[in-house]
Amino acid sequence: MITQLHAVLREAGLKVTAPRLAVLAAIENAPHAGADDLFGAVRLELPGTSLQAVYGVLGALTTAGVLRRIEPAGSPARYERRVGDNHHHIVCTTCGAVADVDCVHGDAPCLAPSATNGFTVQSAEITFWGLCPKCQAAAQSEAAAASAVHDRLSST
Amino acid sequence: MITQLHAVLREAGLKVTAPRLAVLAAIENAPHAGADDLFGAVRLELPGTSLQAVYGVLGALTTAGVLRRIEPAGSPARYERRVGDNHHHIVCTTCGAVADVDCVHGDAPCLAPSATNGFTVQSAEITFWGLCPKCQAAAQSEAAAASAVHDRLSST
DNA sequence: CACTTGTCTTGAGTAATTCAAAACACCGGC
DNA sequence: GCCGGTGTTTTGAATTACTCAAGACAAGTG
Repeated sequence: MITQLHAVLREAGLKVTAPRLAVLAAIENAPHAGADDLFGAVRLELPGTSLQAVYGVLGALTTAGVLRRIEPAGSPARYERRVGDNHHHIVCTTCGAVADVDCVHGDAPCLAPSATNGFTVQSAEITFWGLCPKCQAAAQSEAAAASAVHDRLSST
Repeated sequence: MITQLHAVLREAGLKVTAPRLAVLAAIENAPHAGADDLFGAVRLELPGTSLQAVYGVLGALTTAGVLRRIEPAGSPARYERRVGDNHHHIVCTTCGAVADVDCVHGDAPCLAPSATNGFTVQSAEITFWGLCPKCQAAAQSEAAAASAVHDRLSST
C-alpha cells in the first residue's frame, strides 16, 4: 500500500517524501479531514513533522490535483482524495461532519444557470446542509428530555 | 427610506439603533459586502462606530433572518438582504466578486440528492465559480500581451 | 556519489472573527 | 416626558486558521 501512495506522488510529478506519504495515508483513513486532524494523525507515525509541513504537503497535493480542498462555511478547510468526478457534499449543521453525495442530475444541469450577469461559468459546487445520523439522535433525545421537563412543569 | 429600514428592524423584533440602520443602509448600496467593507461605509456616516459593533449587528440581523451570510471559499464572509427566496451565487475566481444567480431548476431538484448517507437534508447551496466581466477582459488583454511577447521572442 | 532542486523546520506574522466587561441607549410603562 | 430594565455598543484582548521567509536538509538526476 505504501508503494501505491508512492506511485500516486510520482505520477503527479512530485517528490516522494515521508511527510507526503504520511499525509496521504492519513487521508485514506479519514476522508474530509482538516489540516489539524491530519497533523495529529501524521504525528503518530512521524513525530518530527511540523504543522507547516502538513500545510505545505496539502497545498502541493491540491495544486497537483491529487487532493481536493473543500471549505464549508464556518469550518476549517478539509481535504479529500476523490477528485475528477462530479460529487458534492453534505455537511452537518451541528457538528460539521461531511459526507459525499453524488449529484442527482449527473453534472450538466447544475452547470447551466439561467442568467450569469456576464460571468463565465467554470464550475459549480453544491453543498447540502442537514443533520448527520449522530446529531439527529442527539436532537431527538434532547427534545424528549425537554418535553419531559415541560410535562413536569405544566403538571404543577 | 430611513423609516423603511426602521420598520425592518422593528418587524424583526430588534431594537432600532444608529449602527443597525447604518449597516442596513450600507448593505443596500453594496450587496454581498463583507464586514470590513460595511465597516468602512458605516464609518463615513457614523464615525464613532466600532468594528465589533458591525460584527454584532451583522450577527443579530443574520440570526433574526434579516440578512443572509454567505461564505465563499477563500473569501471573508459576505452579507446580503435577499433572504427567503431560492437564489444562488456566482463568485469570480480571480477577484472574488459575487453576483446573484437564480436556480435553473426552481428549487426542488437540487434539494433531493440521491443518497444522503443517513443525513437529513435541510437546505442546498449552490456556488458557481467563474470569471466576472472585468476579469475576463483583464485575462484577454493579458493573453494578448503574452502572445505579443511570444511573437517577439520567436521572431529573433 | 555529488549536485541541483525542491521540501521541511523553525520562527514569526497576518486576517477575520470572537470573547468579556463595563458604559451606554432604546423603549415600554408610569 | 422621565425611569428603569434589557439589550447594545465600546474598548481591549484573545483565538483560530493559515501564510510568509530563511536556512537546513533530502530526493532524484546524471
